[in-house]
Order: sequence, then structure tokens, then C-alpha cells
Amino acid sequence: MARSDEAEAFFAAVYTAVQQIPAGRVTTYGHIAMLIGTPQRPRQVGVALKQLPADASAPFNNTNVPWQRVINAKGAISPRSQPSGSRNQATALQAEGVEVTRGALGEFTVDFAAYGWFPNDLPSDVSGDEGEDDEGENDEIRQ
DNA sequence: ATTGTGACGCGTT
DNA sequence: TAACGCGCCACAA
Repeated sequence: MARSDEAEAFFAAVYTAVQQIPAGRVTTYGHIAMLIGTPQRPRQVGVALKQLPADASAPFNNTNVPWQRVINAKGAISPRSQPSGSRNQATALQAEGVEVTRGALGEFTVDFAAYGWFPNDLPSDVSGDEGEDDEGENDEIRQ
């Protein structure tokens, strides 16, 4: 038990929230953090996903938790120490029909307007000019 | 025990 | 517009 009870609960909350993301859609670390009531720790959400066990017998593992559907607020797949990691995520998303484009820096990006999933949705506020991020998607969370 | 490192995001410079 | 600073906190060294 290397992990405190509190941390364990947080990890579980993250995994559960991520499992709500519909296939073929993506959301952000910050949004997940907000959904589980800890809007100030999007970074910890990343830690939780990073620690996701590969062991298929674990309650939460990289096969039953769609970790690939979580990207950063910039709409890009977060770069990691191991380049293969982000590339791998891009492949996983494409496999479920998500269109992934490549930036000049080799950065993989996804269009939120087309694939974003934001229950209760928040808005990207926009200051009044050219807003077109509407989406009219109403997904409800239940348990 | 301490220190450094991030799969983040937002406010300030 | 691009950098930088900071909060947060599990993990590896």
C-alpha cells in the first residue's frame, strides 16, 4: 500500500469519471478534475492515468478505463517522456473514429468542436466574437 | 527524510 | 502572443 486511502479514493474517482466518456469522444484533464469535485488538481488526474495498471485483473486497468479519451486543454495529446506514449494514444483514438491531426511540432491534436465531451458544459466563454463552439450536446451523468 | 519531476491549467508578466 | 509562476501531490531517486 504505497498509496494513502485518500489518494486511492481520488484515483478511483478519476477512473470512474473517465469511464463515463463515450467512445469516439474526448475531454480534458481539467474537466475530469472538475467532475470529481477537485478542480484544482488536473495534474493529479494525469498522474492517475499514468499509474493505470496494465494488469487486466485489476479493478481499474488500461483496458477497462478509456485513458486515451483524455487530452489537455489545448486540444492536444499531452507530450510525455516517452514519445511512443503520445503516439500510442493517437492511434488508440483513431481506432475509435476520432480524427487526430498532426501539428508542426509533431503534436497530435483533436478538434473539440467535433469530438469534445463536456457534460454540463462549460463554455469556453468566448468574449462575444465569433463563437462557434456550440455543440448542443446534452449528455447527462448518472450513477 | 529530501529533492526533483511531471499524461495540467490558469493567472500574470 | 509567448513565457513564466504557482498550486497540487504521487512517485522515483
